[in-house]
Amino acid sequence: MKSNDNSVNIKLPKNTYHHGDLRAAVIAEGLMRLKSGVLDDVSLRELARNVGVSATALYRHFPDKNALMSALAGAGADMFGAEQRRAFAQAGGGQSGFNATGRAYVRFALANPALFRLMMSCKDRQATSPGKGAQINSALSLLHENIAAIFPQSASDDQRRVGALQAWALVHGLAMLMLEGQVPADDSLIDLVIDASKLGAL
Amino acid sequence: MKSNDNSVNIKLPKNTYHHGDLRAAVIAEGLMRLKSGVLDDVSLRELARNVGVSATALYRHFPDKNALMSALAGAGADMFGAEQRRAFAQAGGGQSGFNATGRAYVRFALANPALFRLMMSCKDRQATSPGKGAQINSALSLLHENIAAIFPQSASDDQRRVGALQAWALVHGLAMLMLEGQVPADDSLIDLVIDASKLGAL
DNA sequence: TGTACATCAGTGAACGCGCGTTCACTGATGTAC
DNA sequence: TGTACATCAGTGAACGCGCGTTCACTGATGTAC
Repeated sequence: MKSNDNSVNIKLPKNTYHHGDLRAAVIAEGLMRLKSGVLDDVSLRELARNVGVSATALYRHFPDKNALMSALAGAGADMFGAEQRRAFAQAGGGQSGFNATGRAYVRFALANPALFRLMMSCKDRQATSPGKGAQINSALSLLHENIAAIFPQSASDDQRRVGALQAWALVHGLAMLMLEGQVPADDSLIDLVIDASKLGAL
Repeated sequence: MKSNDNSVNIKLPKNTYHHGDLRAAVIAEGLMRLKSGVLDDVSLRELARNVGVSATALYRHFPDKNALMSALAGAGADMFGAEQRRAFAQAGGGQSGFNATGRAYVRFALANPALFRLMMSCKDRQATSPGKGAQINSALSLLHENIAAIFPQSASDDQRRVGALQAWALVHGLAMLMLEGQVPADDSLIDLVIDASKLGAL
């Protein structure tokens, strides 16, 4: 498991990374590890080990572990936001685009369990390192824009706000229940729940 | 923080617990610690410390830490189930009883953040220690009973199933978003989202 | 009533572990003269 | 073109920490005769 003598390292004999590539490599490795939903105990030392570098080397690029995790959360939020926008556009916007973002929300969570949890827990720590919370919020502001476009013009701001929150809660809850294994992580079930929901059409 | 010389211990000079009370005391202490949402890193040693007993004493009552956590999850599931039933009955059953269980669901999570997470993560480990997953499931089977009673008779089994899942997801998502600090943990907001939902009345 | 013995809930020292972080260091790269 | 020097990304040993778990033990309680 911890053998670093695989083909990747054979191609690049000893130090695989130069000139600031380490940051990117560590983040890439971190995102990979965060795909495993088993545990969120991604340790700085393990990341360094997997990348083929001493643990202390990471301190050249991140002041501490917390900063590393924030960077990972930020990278996750970027991926997430991009996928949300792609899903919306690909479905042609509107109500079906909105539903598509819901499906993409759940599928992203299932594909990146630990990363998803990390991203979601970042608002808590926002005070300690501003910026990453904002990134997630920006990804989520898409939700509010979409809900605004979908609701009938007669809807009040409060109605829109509650509607957006309902949609978010439904999709977030479905994602978490599936992540936690309380509900089978079944693709067709995602479609069923989201398509059957009358949330967009209050 | 770790002084054990407070009044509680003055009243009961050295060994506070006898004859199997330790198990109950540890669980009570554990449930208290799990109310703090800060971290789920409740350690066996810390629990023993807070109860005023050596860490190894716990091994008289639990084979290992995992068993301890399972016991805590089980106790949590019992509390949760009782509160759900109380909420349903107190609101007079039916649709308004159903909505009441939804509100109680979110409020339980907010009142016991780490416990709620522990309970929800137990299905994963069900294989390693059967029984606790079942307890949670029994608490949740209430949900299915209620949804069955609420849906119109014309509804198919699939409709009922999807409806139950929607309701569960909505309420679970709202709870998690509030726990994670993504949405203000506002009592009136809980009411708004749940009462405005048309889930029960598909 | 008194003695011998088993039971069993608790103690405290010790273990090995992986962690985040610090420290003084090395050695390659680029720049100034 | 060559020498002197600063920069800076990396190394590896070492730190203190709290953890879960083991071990041999102690001392009170209850039971048998």
